[in-house]
Amino acid sequence: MSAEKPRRTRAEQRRETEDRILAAARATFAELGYERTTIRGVASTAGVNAGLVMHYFGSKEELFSRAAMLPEEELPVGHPAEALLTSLRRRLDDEPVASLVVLRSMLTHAEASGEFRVAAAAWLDRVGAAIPAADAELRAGLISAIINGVVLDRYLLKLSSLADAPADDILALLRPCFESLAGESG
Amino acid sequence: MSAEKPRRTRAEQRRETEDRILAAARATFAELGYERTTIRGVASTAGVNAGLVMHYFGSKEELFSRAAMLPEEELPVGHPAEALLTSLRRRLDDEPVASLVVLRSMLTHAEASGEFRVAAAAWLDRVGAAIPAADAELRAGLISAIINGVVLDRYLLKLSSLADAPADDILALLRPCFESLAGESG
DNA sequence: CGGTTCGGTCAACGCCCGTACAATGAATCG
DNA sequence: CGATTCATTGTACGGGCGTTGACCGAACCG
Repeated sequence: MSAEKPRRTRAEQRRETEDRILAAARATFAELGYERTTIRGVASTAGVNAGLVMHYFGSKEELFSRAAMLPEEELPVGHPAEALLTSLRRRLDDEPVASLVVLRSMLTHAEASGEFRVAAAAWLDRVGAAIPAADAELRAGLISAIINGVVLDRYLLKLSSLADAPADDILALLRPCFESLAGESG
Repeated sequence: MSAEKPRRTRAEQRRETEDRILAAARATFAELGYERTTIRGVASTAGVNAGLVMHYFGSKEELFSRAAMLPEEELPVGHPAEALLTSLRRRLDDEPVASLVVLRSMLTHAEASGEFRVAAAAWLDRVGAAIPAADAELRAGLISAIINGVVLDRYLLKLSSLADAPADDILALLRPCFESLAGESG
């Protein structure tokens, strides 16, 4: 008869609610971009009041920052071309949403994404360092452009030829490109 | 001392003002995307009152439609790979703004851009028809993705390695990719 | 010349947004 | 137990937006 422990302690509840808000925010930012995403909308998807979102995250900017935080992407080791193909496969299969939050929102809200520009630059440096060529930097940039372009056409523009294709086919056709750009032959 | 002909007839004046508004709209849509572009902003850039923009174009949607209208892009003839490289060079040099209006706004306002999805599909069909391979459609889609990715990284994300590079270098590095994808060797 | 068209301005509307803040009630703690 | 924290709600405000319609004056036309 003594009072049972409440199924959820306050801390647990808090964490769960915050996670629900973040998940809703990620999905909405990815689908609508920064501008069209509203705090009320995110709150409603998460099943809470809009004021709560503000209370927890302070501002829309901050909510976006938290929602867009990505785990540090580690580059697979090995021949650069193979490593990059693996990296692309991950982005095609594993979690398109994570990529989309950043990509779409960098486009709709460039100022909010200064941090991600930095992350992208770091990624480029690492790739460039693995490419044995004088113009390694440009080659890395082009590989990044291809990856971004594929994600863009497949998930954002949803152009049919790419949206419907199996990831394997895409990777197979792209392999010669990556090898050429990664300077595998030299 | 008879009344001189006014320097500009009403029709001329109208056309010039409309053009000025369209130019301002194109620049603003390309730079800010659909959502962040405001009619007041476009009007102010064009040096007119916001009401006039509404009066001439009816709505923001319609203004966007008119601003984003592109000349039908004709594909250069010849080996598909060379033709596509030429097409990319045009987009890199000639008029980045025109590409950007469509690209950026398709991303920020997908619904407004159904028409351009159609145009993109037609372009893909034409490219696909020129590629002698069973998976021509996918190959065309990948080429389109590469072109979009390069424009994206260079002009929208402004990633340094691509933004600073001469167009010639980009094309030189991309040539093997296009040849491989366009099935030149088969 | 007088009436009409029409390029252009201005002020206002209703809406939705990000945000602020007071209120509430249940979990927590001494 | 009473006091206090804190997750959560509801309400409200100020601002910017797309859009509207009344209005003005100069170009047009018979």
